[in-house]
Amino acid sequence: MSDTIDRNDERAQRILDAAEKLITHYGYDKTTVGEIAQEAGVSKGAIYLHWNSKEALFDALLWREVTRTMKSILAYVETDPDGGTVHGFLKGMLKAISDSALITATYAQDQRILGKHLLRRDLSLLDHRFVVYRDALTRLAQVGVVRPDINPAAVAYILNAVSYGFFNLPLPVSTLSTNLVIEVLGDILERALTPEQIGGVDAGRRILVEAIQDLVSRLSTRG
Amino acid sequence: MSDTIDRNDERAQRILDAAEKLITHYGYDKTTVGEIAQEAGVSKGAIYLHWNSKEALFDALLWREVTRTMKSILAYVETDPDGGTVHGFLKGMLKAISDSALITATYAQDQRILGKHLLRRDLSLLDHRFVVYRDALTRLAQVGVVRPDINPAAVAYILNAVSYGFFNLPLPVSTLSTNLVIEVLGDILERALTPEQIGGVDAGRRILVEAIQDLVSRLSTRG
DNA sequence: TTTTGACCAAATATGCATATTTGGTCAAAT
DNA sequence: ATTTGACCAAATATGCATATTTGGTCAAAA
Repeated sequence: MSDTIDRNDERAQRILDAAEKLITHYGYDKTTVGEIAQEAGVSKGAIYLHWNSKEALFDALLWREVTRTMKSILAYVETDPDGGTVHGFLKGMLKAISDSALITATYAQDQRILGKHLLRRDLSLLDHRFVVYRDALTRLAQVGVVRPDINPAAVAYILNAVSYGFFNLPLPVSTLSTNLVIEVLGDILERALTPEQIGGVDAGRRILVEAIQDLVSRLSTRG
Repeated sequence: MSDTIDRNDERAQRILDAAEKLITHYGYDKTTVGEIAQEAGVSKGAIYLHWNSKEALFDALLWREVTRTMKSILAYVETDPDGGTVHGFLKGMLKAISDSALITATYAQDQRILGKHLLRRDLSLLDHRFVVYRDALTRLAQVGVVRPDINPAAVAYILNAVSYGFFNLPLPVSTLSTNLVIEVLGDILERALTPEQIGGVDAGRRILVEAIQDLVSRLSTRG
């Protein structure tokens, strides 16, 4: 990871902040390195002291957002009472992703923001998520957090599908809020997946933490 | 609705069959009227005896598919034991839509198949579905088919979201089949939405039949 | 009366020269 | 040692003439 040449980390962060602001607003293709430099209050050359291409800068930005988001989900899983359950995990995940315009764009495969060629890479991300979810669900069933008779693969696919729809469909103009939808979705999953007597929620936390770490490591090694 | 000048209905159907085959394969933009004529075994002029533009032909094709699909869903709602429930309805709907490549493309907003400008119209379709679902869920709760404490708007949005994901996400290469996913999704919704003692399934059928008819009528009057 | 397919205007695609923008560099400034 | 911004090649955008395709028509054929 990281063809970054991090010397002055504070400045690097400032540049990433500027890039985030501009790219989430205008998109990768329409944002120039010069504009990022201007927004960050540095020269264009300074940017190339940190990364050796615009794409590397974007990768660094994406990576920062991924790790931030994953950390947020991890904190949710580890501290929330429902953090060890599937519905708790999904709630934490949807909330964390909603907080990051870039990660939201990644999930929504938003070409206007991510640029043309950068979409390709993220296609395999779906497969990664499916595998990680499926395996986690299998283990969660073994420790009694989810019903033993669910089909892990099918449920994993459905979790992906509903997440995809969530980030792609605009909310109808009504009293509906993002958080309300997330709560109701969590409620649906809780009722559908929880066994008569739930158990092993702490084991569930461990499983989900590992799943998140697994997903991150799969992202860090591009392929 | 229908600037069709239907004289010879058998031939019109044959032309629509040809158009369906070519458009679902090559897309609206890449399919020419001449090719449709050739595939249908008629002259190009003959097509314009039925419809006065390529777009009108496409509208007729789309409308045929919509009514077919809706009829299929109606039959499911009216005959299936679970037809009066939300999960039964969604199962019937997903299956019926999966049977039509064109309607699937509509749900997936597949620009390659639907062509450039035709996407615009269908954007309001999402709003229509949301309203119809929400109102149907409200009534279904009143007759005891779904739990009275659900949020109809949120659930309506989630049904749209999961359907959207279903038609947009490819199935992972595994033992997962379309029907299996539909069954598991139906199972999830059944567990999540069904009250302790369910009642009024026949009233539910009527509500859902009306909802479907409502949706069709909203589609027929474009706007 | 019904159907056809040659025909045409309009739209779309292609090729190409020119103009502009932009990612990336590096000698000079700090 | 660090940072800058003028500079440049490459990519992208623009304009335009030409070529091709295609939606739609209608006089003639069946």
